[in-house]
Amino acid sequence: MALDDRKQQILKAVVEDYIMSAEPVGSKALVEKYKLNYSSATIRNDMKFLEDGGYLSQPHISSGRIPSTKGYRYYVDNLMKEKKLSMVDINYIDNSISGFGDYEGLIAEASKVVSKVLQMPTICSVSSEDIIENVKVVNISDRILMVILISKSGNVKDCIVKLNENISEDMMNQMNTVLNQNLKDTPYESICDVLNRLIEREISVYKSVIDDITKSVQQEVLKKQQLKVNSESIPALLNLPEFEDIEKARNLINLLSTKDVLGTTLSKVQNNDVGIVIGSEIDEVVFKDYTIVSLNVKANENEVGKIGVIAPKRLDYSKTISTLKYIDKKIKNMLKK
Amino acid sequence: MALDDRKQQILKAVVEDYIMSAEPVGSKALVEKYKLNYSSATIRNDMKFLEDGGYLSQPHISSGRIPSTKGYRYYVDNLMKEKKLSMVDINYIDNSISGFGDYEGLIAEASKVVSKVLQMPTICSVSSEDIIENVKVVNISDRILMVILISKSGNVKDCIVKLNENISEDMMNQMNTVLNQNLKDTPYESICDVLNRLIEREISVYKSVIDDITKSVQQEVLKKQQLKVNSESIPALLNLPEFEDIEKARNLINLLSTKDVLGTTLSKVQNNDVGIVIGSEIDEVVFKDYTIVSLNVKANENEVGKIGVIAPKRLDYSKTISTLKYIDKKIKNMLKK
DNA sequence: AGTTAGCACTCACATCAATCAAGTGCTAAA
DNA sequence: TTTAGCACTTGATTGATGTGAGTGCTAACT
Repeated sequence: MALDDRKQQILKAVVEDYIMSAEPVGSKALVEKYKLNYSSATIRNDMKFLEDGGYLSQPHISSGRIPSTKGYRYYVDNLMKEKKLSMVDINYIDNSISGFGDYEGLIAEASKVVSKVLQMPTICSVSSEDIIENVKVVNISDRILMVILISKSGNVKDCIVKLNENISEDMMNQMNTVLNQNLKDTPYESICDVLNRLIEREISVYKSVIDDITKSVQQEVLKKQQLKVNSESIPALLNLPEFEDIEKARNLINLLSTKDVLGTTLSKVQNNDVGIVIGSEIDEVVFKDYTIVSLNVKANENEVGKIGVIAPKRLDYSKTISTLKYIDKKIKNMLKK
Repeated sequence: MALDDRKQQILKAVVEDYIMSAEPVGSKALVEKYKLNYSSATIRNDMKFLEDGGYLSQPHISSGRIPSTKGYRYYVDNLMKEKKLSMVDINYIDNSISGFGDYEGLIAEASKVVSKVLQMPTICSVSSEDIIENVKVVNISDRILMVILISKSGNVKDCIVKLNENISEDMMNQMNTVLNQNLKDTPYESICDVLNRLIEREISVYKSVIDDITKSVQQEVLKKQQLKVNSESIPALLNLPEFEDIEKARNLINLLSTKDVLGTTLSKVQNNDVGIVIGSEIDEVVFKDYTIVSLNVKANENEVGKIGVIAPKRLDYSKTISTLKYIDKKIKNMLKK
């Protein structure tokens, strides 16, 4: 079902007006605002057509139209013009991404910046396919060690380990060697398995130390491997008209606090660079009023993480996409160095 | 203005009923529910008295009464019975506080657990009076270092530093010595000053490395020195009847997202162990409907941090206090080891 | 003197009808 | 193919009205 010029024009206008106002848009208002050279009756006929085609829907029989998921999809794929990012935003991004720290830090930082620029919540995750390259054991103080795990792709994680007994400098070095021998090339998710197998084989003192290390790694490193949510922009979001309805507000807050759902949903978004999934395209009912725009962060062609913007379906698609693309460029530059 | 037995009994009943129901409580309902041996008229007279004394207030002239800040205060100081924590909660706490990591980790963990048990948001901060005991520089990989700052009270912080040029093993060791000599006994807030002064004195290569370190410390260590907010319980909170009003809900979300206000407010709470400030006792208007219950975390008589529960004024004071006291005991035990 | 029954009064809240405004679909004419 | 015109639908607003929970006050009771 192809859309002729006028119908496209109308669809575009409806989507953009609804993005602006969050109010159903009617034929008359549309003619006036967008100075279309047709009467409201013509627009009405076309709107009917668009509704029958599934691009628009009507909250109730005597109201204006709002875009459906299919409508937004058509808009994004065919009608939207990509706007350039404003200088203000570009400057803000340039000044905010410092590139200190490792990958994971960089992605987290970028995610925060995106959230700030778009005033929408964002989430980010780091690829879990990483494997260990190197392990360091550092003596912090009496009976306290730090274990540092360095991954192939450059992420650094550490945890503090409290020991039950003192160990000698010599033994520390041995620990270092043992851990390196055993953990090198181990993927993150298997670290504890490997360590546990090690414990079974080892003798007395080692055993206790490795046990302490295992628990701490489990607790401090692996648990933090989670999705990160940037929710600073929620107050701004809640001022949008759709959230006058307390139920909608609750849904949003709930949505953003279920990290597991957010995580699996983000991981399912298919995209090369920037990908968009809208409302019912996401197979989680809670997302039916939301869109996820996601960026794949790559380093040397390997995916190292994802950043996702979570927003009501009527988000500013254009600005969101430009922002993510700019961030992408920025990160690529940083990772090259 | 002393309160006789009956008036105390009434005040207690009003407070506890309002804590349960969030509805203004009237004289008749009170007599029925609490089987008071007086007529509703008598209760009414006393309620009038309590209102004149500032303990109760009336949302409007023909409604029941709700406790005022002064009423809650009187309740907390004189009427409330401290309940014992349930076994379920005790078990949950015992199993959840692992004590891995340093002070800061322990406090953050405890704060999270309190939030979970009480289903209220909590905040925590770590005393900033800490001074540096020891610095370690660890080689992570090519041109990447990790700097570890160990404080007198046992906190460990680290950051990753990317260098502009390679440095030798030998030079790393020198760096280690230099940093230790210069930073020992420096309070956190002066680290960057000290490092900057060092940069001015030092020569070429050092200069560049120390400069990189300074930036990274600034960015990764000091910025994270912030207040931590546990907001996982917000969805549960928003289901409370007072938040049917979207404005109230927005206020809550706003309140919890202004870290600076939360931080300074928490720091102002005066308390030995558990302290309570209610509504208008807090000199921040945004808190007028909220109470902060705060726990001072001490190690060897030194305050090392604070945990604060943020809740609507009609919180379950008794349970909140018992929970914090139990956590206090728990932490004291852990810090002894 | 303290307590209580009785009563007039207040006010939020729910209900119901009337009206209004924005929008629609359809038909017939241009 | 487009449009003017019109009957119709529906959510939102307004106003009247009744209800119920609660109050303060007074006079009678113990």
